[in-house]
Amino acid sequence: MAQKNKLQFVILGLLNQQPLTGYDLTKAFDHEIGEFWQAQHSQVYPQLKRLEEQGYITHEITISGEKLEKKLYHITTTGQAILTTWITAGTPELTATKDEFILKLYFIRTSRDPRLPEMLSEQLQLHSEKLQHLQARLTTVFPTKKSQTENFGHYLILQHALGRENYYVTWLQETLAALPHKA
Amino acid sequence: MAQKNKLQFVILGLLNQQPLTGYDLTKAFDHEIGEFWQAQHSQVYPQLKRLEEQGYITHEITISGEKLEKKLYHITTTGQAILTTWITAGTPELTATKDEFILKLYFIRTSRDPRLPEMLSEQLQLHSEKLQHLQARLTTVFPTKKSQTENFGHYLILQHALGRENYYVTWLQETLAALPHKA
DNA sequence: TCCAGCATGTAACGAGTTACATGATTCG
DNA sequence: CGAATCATGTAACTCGTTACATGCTGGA
Repeated sequence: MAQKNKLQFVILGLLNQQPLTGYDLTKAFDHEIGEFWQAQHSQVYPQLKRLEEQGYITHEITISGEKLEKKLYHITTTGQAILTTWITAGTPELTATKDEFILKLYFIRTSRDPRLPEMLSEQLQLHSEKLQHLQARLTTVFPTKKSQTENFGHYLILQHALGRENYYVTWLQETLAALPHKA
Repeated sequence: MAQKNKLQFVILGLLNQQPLTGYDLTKAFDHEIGEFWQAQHSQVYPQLKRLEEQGYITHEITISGEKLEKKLYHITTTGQAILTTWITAGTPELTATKDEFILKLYFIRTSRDPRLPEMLSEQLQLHSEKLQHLQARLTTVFPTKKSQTENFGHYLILQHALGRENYYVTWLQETLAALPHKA
C-alpha cells in the first residue's frame, strides 16, 4: 500500500469544477492551489493516465493552431462518486510535519548557543514573507464578503494558513526577544 | 538528487548525545522525538550502514545474554563535523504541508454544506487530543524552569508545537461557531 | 526569426511505508 | 514455557523530485 494516493483526489476535485488539460493542472499546482498542494507535471501526466484507465476521467483531443494536440480531461460520474466518497469519509490521520528548522532546533542545547539568534532571525524573515504573501493572496482572491461565500472552503484554507503563519511569526519574535542578552 | 536526506542528520544528532543501537534509534522515533520526526526501523538500519560506509559513525558489537549481538553505534569526529556544518548552515526552505483535511476543505463550496459541521468537529476532536498530549509531554519532560534551560531546543520545539495546536483548535472552534445556523 | 511559454511525456533516483523474515532474551 | 519485547535485517512498493526529451504556438 505504501502511501495514500491523495493526488488522484486533487485532480478529480479540480476536474469536477471544469475540464482541464494536464498542463492546466500543473499550472494550478504552481499557482492557485500551490498554497496547500504541489505536484510536478511528471506526476500529473501518469496519474491522469491511471485515472482514465480506472474510468474516473475521460479525455477529448482539441487542436490548437495547426496541429498541437491538447488532451482535455473530464470527470465521469464514477469519478464524481469516488470524489464524494472521499470527501464525505472521515479524515482521522493528522499529518506529521517534518520541518528541517525544527529538527535543527532540537540539537541546540542551551539558550546561549550563539547560532540561535541567526537561526531564529532567518526563519522570522522567511515566515514574515510567507505571511505577507498569504495576506496579499487573501485580499486578491477574496476581495469582498460575497466572494468569501462562494468557494467557502478555499477562503477558510487561506484564512487558516494566514493565522498559522501569524502564530509562527509571533512565536519567533517572542522567542528571539526572550533570549538572554549578550554580556 | 530527488530529496534531501535529513534522516542522516537526525541519527548523527542523536548519536552525538550518546551511543545507541539501531533499535534504540527506532524507539526514539516512536517516543522521545516522535513529536517532530518519525522513521521505521527499515529506514534506520540501511541508513546506519551508509553512514558507517561514509565514515561518519562506527559500531562496536556488544553481547546481551548468551549470544545476542547488539551493534552500538558511535559518532566519529568526521560525523560531528558534518552535523555541525548542517546545523550552522541556513535553512531557507519552508516545509510545505499536505494536510488531507485542508485538501478536502478546498472542495467544499458553500458555508451551508451539510458535511462541514461533522468535518470540523472531527478535526476539533483530533487536534484537542493532540493538544492535550503535547501539554502532558511538556510538563513531564520539562517539569521545572531549570530543566527547560537544559535541552533548550527541545523545550522550544514542544512549546512551539503546543502553540500551533492551540491555534488550530481555536480556529476550528471559531469556524464552527461562525457557521450559519440550520433553519 | 527567435524566444518564452504551451503541451506532453519518460527516466532515474531517493524517501518513506508496509510486509516479510529470523532469532534471542526476559519475565511472569 | 509462552508471550512480549529486544534486535537486525531485506523486499516490494508508492510518492515525489530532478532531469531528460521532444515538438508546437504566438507575439515582439
